[in-house]
Amino acid sequence: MTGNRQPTIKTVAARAGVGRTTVSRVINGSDLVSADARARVLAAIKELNYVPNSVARGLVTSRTDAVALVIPESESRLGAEPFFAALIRGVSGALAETRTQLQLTLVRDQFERDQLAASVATRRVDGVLLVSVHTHDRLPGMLEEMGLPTVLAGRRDAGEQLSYVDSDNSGGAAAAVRYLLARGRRRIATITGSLDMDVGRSRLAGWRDAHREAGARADGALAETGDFTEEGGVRAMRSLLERAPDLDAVFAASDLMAVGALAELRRQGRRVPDDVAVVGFEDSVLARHTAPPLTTVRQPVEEVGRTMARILLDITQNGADRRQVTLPTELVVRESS
Amino acid sequence: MTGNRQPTIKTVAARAGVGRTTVSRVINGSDLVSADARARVLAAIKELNYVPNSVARGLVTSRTDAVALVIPESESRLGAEPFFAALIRGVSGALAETRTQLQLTLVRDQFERDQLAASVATRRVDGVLLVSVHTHDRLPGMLEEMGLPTVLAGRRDAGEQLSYVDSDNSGGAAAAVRYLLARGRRRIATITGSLDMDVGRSRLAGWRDAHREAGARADGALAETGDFTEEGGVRAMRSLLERAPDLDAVFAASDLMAVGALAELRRQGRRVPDDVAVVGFEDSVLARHTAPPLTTVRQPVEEVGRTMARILLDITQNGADRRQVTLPTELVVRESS
DNA sequence: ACGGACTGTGGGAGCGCTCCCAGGGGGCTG
DNA sequence: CAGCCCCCTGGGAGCGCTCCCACAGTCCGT
Repeated sequence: MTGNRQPTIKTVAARAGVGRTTVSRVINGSDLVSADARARVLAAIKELNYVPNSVARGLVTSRTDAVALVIPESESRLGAEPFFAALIRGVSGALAETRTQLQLTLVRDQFERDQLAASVATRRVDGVLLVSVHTHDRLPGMLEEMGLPTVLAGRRDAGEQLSYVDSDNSGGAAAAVRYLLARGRRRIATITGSLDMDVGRSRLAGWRDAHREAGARADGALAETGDFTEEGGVRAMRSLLERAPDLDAVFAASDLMAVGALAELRRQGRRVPDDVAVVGFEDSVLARHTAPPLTTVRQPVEEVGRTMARILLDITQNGADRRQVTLPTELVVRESS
Repeated sequence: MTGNRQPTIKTVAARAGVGRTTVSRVINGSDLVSADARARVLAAIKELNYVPNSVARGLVTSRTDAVALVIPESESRLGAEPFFAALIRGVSGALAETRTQLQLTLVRDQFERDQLAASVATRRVDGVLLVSVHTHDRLPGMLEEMGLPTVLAGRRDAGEQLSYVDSDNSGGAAAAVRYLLARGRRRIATITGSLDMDVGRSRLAGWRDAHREAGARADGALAETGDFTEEGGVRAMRSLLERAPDLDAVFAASDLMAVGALAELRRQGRRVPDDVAVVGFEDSVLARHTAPPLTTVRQPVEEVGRTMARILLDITQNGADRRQVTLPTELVVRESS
């Protein structure tokens, strides 16, 4: 059906009347080729419609020009799509500049996650981008041990040694709380993210920091653990209202949880922002579509993706060292506060 | 840093005291291996922590066990994320069953799209999944011509020859309109999708069909072309209200456009559903979060992705023929109608 | 005038794997 | 007991490419 098989470097060499090596040099942009030879090779390539076989190249160079992006499937659902879409856009954009391919791996469960290390060892990718790492995750360490450069989205803890790109979680949270305090709110509750992730702990820390700065006390009864889901936001809001009916603001560690909180507040007849101000974290599309529109801490998700990819490429292509980057966040004020 | 290099099939063979071929047979599950030899090989593999190099294998088998999913970047934005997230989940799930890798390619513009054919010719993937094909798209044809199996999400037109998986667009649209008619609506407008895509035309056709069935006339003035975006929905709704202020229902060919329509209706003081009923298409997360929650035609996006992957694998692995599949849709009634 | 450096070139080897084929044993048949 | 088949086995070849190295030619400087 395909007629003749694909031309190889040998075919091109024969056609151009040169050796394989010269063709290879032209393809790889070496300047140790005479203008004449180069022209003949380029002509032959064009005539034959030749495209180098990247698998063969990969075998000898032991580089694949592909990186893996690993995403836990459970977290690609539940309204977290915009986050991953933006991240992918950032990663993909940076990779496109260097013709690096993106291999997307959705991991369903812990078993698959363990398998992953092995599968990645089949040398299909030059490096790995890892999202949603939990504090006691073994995978990042395993990957680095196998000699596979790894960049995390978010660190495992404050002492993270591997490369990572993170948003300024504590700073962003503190900014949100400072703003609420400045607007006269005095009983500012928080719905935290999962506390087995640094992002959860850091945003909680920001809530505390801002209180401390202002000489106020962060009342422990005003902090309720959520899990980054909408349903978690509902539950946490309900507990908070029981425990501290006098609260006048809630800082939720994610937009999704803020949406849950809004729903529960409405159900209990609290007006937003009149009775209770609500602030989220992320500034996803969601935030613009809630009623009322959500004040939130914007994190530069696409930029996080782009930076992760750039760091990884810098390591795989230029042998750069590990790098840790924290990107600034920004408070976006809407009508919920 | 990595210490010793990765073990190869030769290392394993030596360790197990067998030949390379025997190791290869064990790995590939051939049954022409004695129980004894198999056991020794498996032990050696475990001890050495050996993982076959899939690049080397790919070179000789000329299979890569990877498929590409190509998504236009412009359409991965703007609230269309849930669609792609679901599609990717479906694809990824089906691929995981056969250990096939997913290469995600976001295409920014027409130039990149043209380049794609070449890049794909570097033989990094065994097949291609294509999303959002326009009617006069040349890419699908080019890919098939290169001998690369291709499966489309949605057909280019009613006479599509390539493999595709589609939702029942005209049927779903017709069901929506029938429902509106049954509820006593008489002036049912429609906001169409892009008409250079079959999905846009088919949903429009469904709107017409349902009218014809009912012996009603589909008034041309009640159809306005949108482009699947929220902003497009706003504009179309505005034109419709000018042209046909007496309309009492709108069928939008996407949830996103329905969201735009809702906003414009609210702005103009029309009550939904009292004055105007609104129905969308897709049943994305959006639909549950609008005010009022959106009646919509659910399309099984994840199932579309899964089916696409299965068809492609069936072609690349079993040499199956092209296949066209249309999956049923379902009307989900909420409060906007 | 001659050695040396430097440019351009191409063949050999080998990346790690699979597949072809030749071959050695054991069990069965006649 | 010879002959045959069938099961299992392993070495050679080669997938398409890059890299090492050897080599021819040119241009210097002394």
